[in-house]
Amino acid sequence: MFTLSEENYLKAIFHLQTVSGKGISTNAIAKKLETKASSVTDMIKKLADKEVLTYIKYQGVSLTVLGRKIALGVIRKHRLWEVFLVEKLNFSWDEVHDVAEQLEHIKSTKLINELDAFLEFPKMDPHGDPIPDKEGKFQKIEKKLLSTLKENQLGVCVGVNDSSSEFLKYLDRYQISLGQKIRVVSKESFDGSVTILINNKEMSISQKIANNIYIQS
Amino acid sequence: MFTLSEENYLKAIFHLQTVSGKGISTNAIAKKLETKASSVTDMIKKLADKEVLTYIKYQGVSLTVLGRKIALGVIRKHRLWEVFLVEKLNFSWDEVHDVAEQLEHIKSTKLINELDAFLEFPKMDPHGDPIPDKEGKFQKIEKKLLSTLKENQLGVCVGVNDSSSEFLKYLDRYQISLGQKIRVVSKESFDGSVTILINNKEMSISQKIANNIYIQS
DNA sequence: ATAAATTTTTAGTCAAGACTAAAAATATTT
DNA sequence: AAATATTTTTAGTCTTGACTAAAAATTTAT
Repeated sequence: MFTLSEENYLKAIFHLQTVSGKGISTNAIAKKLETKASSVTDMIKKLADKEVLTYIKYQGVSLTVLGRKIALGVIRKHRLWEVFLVEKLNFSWDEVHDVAEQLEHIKSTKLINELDAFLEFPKMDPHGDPIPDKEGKFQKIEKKLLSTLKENQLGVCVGVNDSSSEFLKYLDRYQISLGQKIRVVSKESFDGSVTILINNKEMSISQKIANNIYIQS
Repeated sequence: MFTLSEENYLKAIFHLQTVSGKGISTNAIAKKLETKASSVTDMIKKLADKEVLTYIKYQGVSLTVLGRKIALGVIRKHRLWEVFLVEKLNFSWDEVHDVAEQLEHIKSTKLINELDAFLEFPKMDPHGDPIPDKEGKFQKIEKKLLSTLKENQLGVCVGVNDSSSEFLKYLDRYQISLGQKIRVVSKESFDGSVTILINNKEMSISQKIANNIYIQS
């Protein structure tokens, strides 16, 4: 059995691993979990003993098959609870994260599988992220960052890279939601900002915003 | 804010207080929480500092108004989650307790109030215990132990005193559920066992069982 | 290739919450 | 009222997970 802290480490390492590919540094983990590298070293030793990750001093860590499985289990719970909160309890997509961070650590196989069935086996969470099934399998959808679209290209918003409340509220304010059609009108090479067309209205968004919206063409 | 442990102490003290009335001993708390009296003394000092209970050395403790409020908040969460598990996720009444023990510590006012609304403001949990409302108010229903009924008296099962899985499974096996009509046929003075009539079938139950079933006449 | 900068680990602390063993206070017998 | 038994508290220790400061290893720069 894994503690709340251990589960959070595994989840953080999993997320870092899907982005970077190679061994994850203690510094990167510390940054993600808002803790210190020395604390990470301690925990990593413990997790290596439990055989959920491999660790070689001064080189990063990487999850074992078991570690990946546990991380995916936590992520599955997190995302299913998010769906529950939005679909059944009137939460908006910017309110779910903190509560789901707590709910993801509840231990009960029956609970999560029944919740999955109750929600009719959703494939995506409210931010467009895929929900792993019981076996940890999930579909990877084709998507790219809005910032990579060329002028005059059209796409549909299918996800966000940042799930912070601030960012999601910004999107709400400008009517950007999952499924929303977005056309790139022009791109500014000076600051990377992008002028887009949404519901026949033109608006300009910063490069940072464009870097956090996923599009399917 | 209160930790998981602190909440469990407050809940335990609340339950002991509703039974006994007077100051609760460290030993009683230790027994209920399956810990040691010395650990209880430590925690009690901390809780007294936080002004959720009053504590005088060598005399018991008792909850302050604030402490009672917090305890009732945890109990409200526990019982609402139990209803959710039974009504929505196909749990049986003997399976809910352990999961609810975890869920009751999730912190989010919106979550619990939306859950309450989603369940249509239930007044009772699956074991017949009342659910406190937002303000901590709950109805105390008239009930007595099955063991206090006299021969030939009739009543309806409205609750249980013990919510352990073993006991509840026993009740299931003998078709004793909330709302079930029970008639006392005879009482054995030798061992306190009671012969009852359920669905036109006679059966004998031990005094211990009869002491854990609540009846409304 | 050495020096400087950065990253990572070690060593030593700390707080929360629990434990054991012993001391102190209270209750119960005789 | 003294002796005994029980309950409660204190003192000291342990584990988990985190921290700071310093040492060690690795990278980057010159």
